[in-house]
Amino acid sequence: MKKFNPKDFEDKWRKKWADDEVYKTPKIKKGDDKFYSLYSYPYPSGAGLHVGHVEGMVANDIPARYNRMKGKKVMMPMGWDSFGLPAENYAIKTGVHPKENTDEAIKAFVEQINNIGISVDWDTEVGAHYENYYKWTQWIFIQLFNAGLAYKKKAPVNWCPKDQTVLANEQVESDGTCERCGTKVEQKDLSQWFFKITDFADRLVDDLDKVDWPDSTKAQQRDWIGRSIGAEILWKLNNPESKEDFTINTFTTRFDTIPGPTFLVVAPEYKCLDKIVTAENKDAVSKYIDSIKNKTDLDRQSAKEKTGVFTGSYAVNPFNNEEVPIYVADYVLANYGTGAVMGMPGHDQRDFDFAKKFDLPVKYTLQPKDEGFEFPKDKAFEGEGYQINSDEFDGLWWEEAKEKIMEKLIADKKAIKKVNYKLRDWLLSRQRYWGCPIPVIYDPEGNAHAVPEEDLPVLLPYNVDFSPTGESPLAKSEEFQKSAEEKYGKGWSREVDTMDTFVDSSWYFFRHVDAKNDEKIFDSEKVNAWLPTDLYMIGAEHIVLHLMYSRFFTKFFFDQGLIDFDEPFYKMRHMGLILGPDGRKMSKRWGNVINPNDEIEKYGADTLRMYEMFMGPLEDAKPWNDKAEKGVLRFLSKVWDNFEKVKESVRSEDQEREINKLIKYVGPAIDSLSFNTAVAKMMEFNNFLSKEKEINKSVFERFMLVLAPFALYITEELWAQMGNEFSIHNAKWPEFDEALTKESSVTIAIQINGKVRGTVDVDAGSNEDAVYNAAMGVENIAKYIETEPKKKIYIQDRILNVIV
RNA sequence: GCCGAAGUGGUGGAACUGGUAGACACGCCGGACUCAAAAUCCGGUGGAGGUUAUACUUCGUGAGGGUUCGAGUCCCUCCUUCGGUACCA
Repeated sequence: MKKFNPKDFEDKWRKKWADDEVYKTPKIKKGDDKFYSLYSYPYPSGAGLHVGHVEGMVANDIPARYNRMKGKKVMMPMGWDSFGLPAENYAIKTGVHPKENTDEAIKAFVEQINNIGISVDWDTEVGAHYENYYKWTQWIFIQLFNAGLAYKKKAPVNWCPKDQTVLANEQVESDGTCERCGTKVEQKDLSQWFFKITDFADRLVDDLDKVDWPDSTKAQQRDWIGRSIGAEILWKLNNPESKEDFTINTFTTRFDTIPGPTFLVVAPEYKCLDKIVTAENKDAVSKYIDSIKNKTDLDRQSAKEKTGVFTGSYAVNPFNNEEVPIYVADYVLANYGTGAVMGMPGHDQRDFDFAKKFDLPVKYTLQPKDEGFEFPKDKAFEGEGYQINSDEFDGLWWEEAKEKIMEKLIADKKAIKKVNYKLRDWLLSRQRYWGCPIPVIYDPEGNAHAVPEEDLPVLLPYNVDFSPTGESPLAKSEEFQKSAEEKYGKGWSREVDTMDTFVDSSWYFFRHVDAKNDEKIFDSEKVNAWLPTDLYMIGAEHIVLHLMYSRFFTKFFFDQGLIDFDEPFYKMRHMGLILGPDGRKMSKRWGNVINPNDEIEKYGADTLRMYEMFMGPLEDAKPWNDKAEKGVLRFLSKVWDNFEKVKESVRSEDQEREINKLIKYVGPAIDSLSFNTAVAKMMEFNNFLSKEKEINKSVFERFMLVLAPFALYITEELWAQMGNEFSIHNAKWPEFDEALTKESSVTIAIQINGKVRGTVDVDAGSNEDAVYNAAMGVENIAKYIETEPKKKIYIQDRILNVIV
């Protein structure tokens, strides 16, 4: 037989699978046994599909194929996150229109995906920049607008004064300068559109209990929403220059520390700052605000050294009537809580740092009852303890004190119960060209109206000057603005901002199910039958934002009665980064980029697929190793060679046992996405076959079936050569017989005092005495047992630990 | 700063709910084949000690401590690296 060469048959099968529509999505109704395998739709970069995409897609494809063989109805869609910044920047640099380079990139992606053999049904294809897609993105905006969930307000953006353009965070260097021209970036307020995701905060927290996601992901979602249940404490302002009654509210959950604040801090943007700052301190405060106004929130919170300035006023602690000074400092943010916090340096590290810097006293409200306990001199005490300095609450455990103090202050009307969230509304306006136009028109008075639904889509004009000149590119399109006056009358104008691409990506998984529908966003019955998705693979970098926004849209659709479920992704898992051979992140800069096309050319698609699955756990970051990839090619060649030994008539108990063990292992391994170990087991099995003189045909057929989801081409080829019906990918997944998987004897480790001193082979299921007697027959074990053992611990078929 | 994750041979990694650490693969070493090389095949391979050899001893899962008959796995403290941090997607 010929040597294994994937080129001999790859094209043949690829064509046949397409011609015979092997992966066509079946029709289903709600309740059918289905499997919706979703890969987070890729950004179609001009660099082509990269090996990280291959990893994720194959990780989706293997379970899709496995479930197809198990008889489930399977959908494996594909789409493009085709609006976005890189295409626009590339266009600014080269003059090639974003639509052109995007469409080009998509063509290349489709071809590559087919070459890798991902079982995509292309009838499901969607793309953010397709007119029949972004029409419905706009439709969603209008529904949110009509529901009162889209609104405008001012918000800061990164602004480059030289380039006269808004910069993405990514375009700002770490020293706060513009990546293009090196000018210091400023913060500038613009009027922008927001979605009111905060209305959904509680459901976004609570419904995490409904889904099968990694706990760490849920933890990050919860933290992002940041729900904390506490109360606002009312502090009376004492401004030595004014008698005006004014109250400053601070939010806290830690009422146990209420006796301890030694200062109050308000954010530089605090709304009533002028009531707090005295004439004497006015200059210093405005100077300070000037000095920090171009810092981002992240900069402000991660600054090593605390900064701030005294306002001249004091606040009265409602718990004990103590007066504390009020400061302005940028480590307090205006958009979280009330924009004012109480400084409790004894028990909060940031407050401690601030107190040290400004020489403010440190007071403690709790301490452990340990003998000789001393508070640390150089940091806050963030441990647990019993109340001190807290009047009638002294001696209570802090958790109890927290509740009691809060109740008392609320009863005395000195605090108001309050739930706080870190989650902020979703800013979706972008002052860019390559995105979905926001479907809003302004009347001559400047009031915003939703574009009537029958006028959708608001088309993104093609001929637009998108070079940076200080306003949104669409503002410069006469064609775009003229169409508004023509349609809606003189003085009417169009919104010129486009949408954040996260809007596009927050609903594409619905559209896959009904990608060609021109009448409505989707057919609800179809969506209710296919969703939620059964497996969603996303990169670890999407854990917070993309998932949060998609869940928000899903809940909104549910509320609108469009769908009958309110979480989009039932089971979700992450894949890790694939690093370059040098262990660094792949990048043109390092010249360490691996192109999947080259790998297919060298070794074939099966090898590429299997190698990426074999590299290591899906969720880990792992470096590329060409030699190891070659090892997978070697494995497939050996499979090919073993085929020559297949004989119909041969019977072998050992082969029967090994194939049953393999089938038993691989199925659950696919379910748990443990592909690397599944591949290892198949290699072990094949090594076993290599030692056999002849191989039973049925055993080899079952091996091909188990291998089929991983290595599509070789299995289809050998399946056909054995005279089986096309296609192996629609064949039935093999069953295993538990009884046949059992080994008759087992090796048991014998420990003396917990140290392994030898092993014994006994019949499976032997009892403790039998194992002990066998162990006493081994010299190196027996020599440690001089007297009757104190104790024996026996775990059947595994270990015997003798304590002497 | 805050949230999350990961650290196991020369390398990628395996180890089920605590039960023989290093499966599988790469690399390396030795051998076969070859004029030679590549490819392929066979054998070996955590470190240290020890033996003619086989035994065997001992150390070992980022560091330090703890729980347990037994810890890569559980608990505490620390270190390093990576992801996210709201306009990259």
